[in-house]
Amino acid sequence: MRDVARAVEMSPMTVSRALRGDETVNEKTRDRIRRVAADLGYVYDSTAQAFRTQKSGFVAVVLPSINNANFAETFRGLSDALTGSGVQLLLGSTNYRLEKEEELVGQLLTRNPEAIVLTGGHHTDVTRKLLENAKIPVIEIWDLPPDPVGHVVGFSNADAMSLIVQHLVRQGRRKLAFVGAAAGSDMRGVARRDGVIAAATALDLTQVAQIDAGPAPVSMRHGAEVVVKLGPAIATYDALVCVSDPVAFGVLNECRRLGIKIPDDVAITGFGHFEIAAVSSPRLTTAGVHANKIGRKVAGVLQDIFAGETSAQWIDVGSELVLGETS
Amino acid sequence: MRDVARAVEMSPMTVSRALRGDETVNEKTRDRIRRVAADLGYVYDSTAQAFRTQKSGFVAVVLPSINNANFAETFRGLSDALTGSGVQLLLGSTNYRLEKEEELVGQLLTRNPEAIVLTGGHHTDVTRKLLENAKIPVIEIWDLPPDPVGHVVGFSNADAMSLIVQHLVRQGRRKLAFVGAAAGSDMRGVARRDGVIAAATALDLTQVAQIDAGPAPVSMRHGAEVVVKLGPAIATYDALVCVSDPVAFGVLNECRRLGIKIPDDVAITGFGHFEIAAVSSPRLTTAGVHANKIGRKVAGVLQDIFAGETSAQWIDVGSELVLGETS
DNA sequence: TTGAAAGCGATACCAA
DNA sequence: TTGGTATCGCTTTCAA
Repeated sequence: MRDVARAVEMSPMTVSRALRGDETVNEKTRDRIRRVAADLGYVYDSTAQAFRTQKSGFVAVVLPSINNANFAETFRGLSDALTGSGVQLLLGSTNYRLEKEEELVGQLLTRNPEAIVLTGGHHTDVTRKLLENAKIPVIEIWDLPPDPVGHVVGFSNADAMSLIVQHLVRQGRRKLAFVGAAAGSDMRGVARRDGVIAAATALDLTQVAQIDAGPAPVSMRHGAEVVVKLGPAIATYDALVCVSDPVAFGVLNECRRLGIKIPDDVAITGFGHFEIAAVSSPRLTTAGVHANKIGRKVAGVLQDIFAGETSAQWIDVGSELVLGETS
Repeated sequence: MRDVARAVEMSPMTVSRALRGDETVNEKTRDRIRRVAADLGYVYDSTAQAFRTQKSGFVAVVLPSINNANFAETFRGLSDALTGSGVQLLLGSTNYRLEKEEELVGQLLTRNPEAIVLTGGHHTDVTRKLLENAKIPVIEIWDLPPDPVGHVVGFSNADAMSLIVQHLVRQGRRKLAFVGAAAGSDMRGVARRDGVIAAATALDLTQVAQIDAGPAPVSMRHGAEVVVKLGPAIATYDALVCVSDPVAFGVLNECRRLGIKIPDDVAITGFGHFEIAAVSSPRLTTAGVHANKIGRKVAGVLQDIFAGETSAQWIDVGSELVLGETS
């Protein structure tokens, strides 16, 4: 900046103002400074700015996995909505592990982000303390935590599952199995399983079977493997309620290979309304979640925060039953 | 840091050293300082460090889209391999647009990244100039640019397509159609189309038909729509060479709905070896690319760079023909 | 093994 | 409309 100042024979202060578009700098001067800066190949140093102003221009985002269409879509919604706002997203992923989240949050906070977005409402005690001490806005997404740290943009995984169970029961199906990761690894999976059990209990169903598909993240392959392992016996259930669409798709394909009729012999449902649900044949019955909308709503919350809003927001984006041909 | 220093009655300098694990600080002193810092809820300021040392600890990564399993997988491979190295990834996505890339690169460079990773070898002139002026290592991935800016970790999209075309021709198929985005939007798509045409020409095939599936990113839906539009006439081709697995899957599903026999009436091939290729039924013939490996190789290049290696690396991770049941 | 001084590049604040 | 000065929190360098 000093070099630019020398070149235009003005003070660095004026250059600083000009480059930021400060209106108090004469317009012609501003243009000239900008042109000279560009000619010199000057690159503005955001680090120095962040240091001086104590405003990093970063928002930290913690996702369980980036390689998941729905989380990626949330990130995209957020990213797109923030385009042009000058905010940069610092992304970290936890591989569905709370300890990794703790480490990540610690690292991210040293970057002095202006807000932090976390997936889910479950955190380690250390993480929670870090967040509370950080004195920056915290936004928990993809869940409706009973005791949120700050803002919330999510939906109830249990309620979404309840929609599915009620639908299946209306069809006269009573013997359900939940196909998902074993307890503990992915809290959203656990919430979905609990939602199924709660809904089943409320409707006086026989106990819901639980079919473990391995540790999160569970995917198409795991769904298929479950069916391979159980074989035709899997059709003794009335419905296979899967923790996600990819799992459901894997289950579906393998069932068809075995000659099991879907949905006549057994219904299959997914979760997430991934693209695969819509294009698979037969289409999957699933729970539609609004991944992109979560991202955009988070952007809205951030904009409110930057505009000075202080009250904690609680946004339930809801979910919906998406009827397919597998139930 | 001054507060911590006061609390332990030492100089900030010693605290700084202790927190970074400098061995010249007495071990007991180090532990005490660390404990006190934690008790005080002190959070290290990476911004100040980055400012003072002129080392940001950032590596910038530019992807066309984060909502694409393969790019996401590359990011994950890179991210995983960099875990614990103290490097943070600054992610930006271009939505397959070079102008967006230009803007993004400009923004990212102000953060003073220690290296920048770009997808593809095509950039605007301005982008290229920015990169050359930045004097930081540049790694282009997912392509083998004829005139790389710096390092390269990729594969030849054209060669991969050539493998597919040769395979189809060995089966006696001669009337090919390429299904992909219209020219210009996604350079990888263009490279694949050109690869098909070149391979077909080399094998004396009749002209390759080009079926536009809309602007990138093209997905399952677009593949399906192409078939809906053309109807049963699509089976007059011997093979539908699709720009990606999602597109191929959409094409496949819609063909089956129309009663077209795959691969008897027409072969279908994808690109990318996405999970969908393996679990679809029939499985897709596709080109296997090593997305995760690209990420890990990039991490390796970065580690070499940080270790002082200066020579530009050129890594071809290759691709392979993955035989499925659609050809 | 520890400490003092200087400075990274921007901007807040005050002055002209 | 423009400029001077101090300073953000850390680390490099030199000294003790």
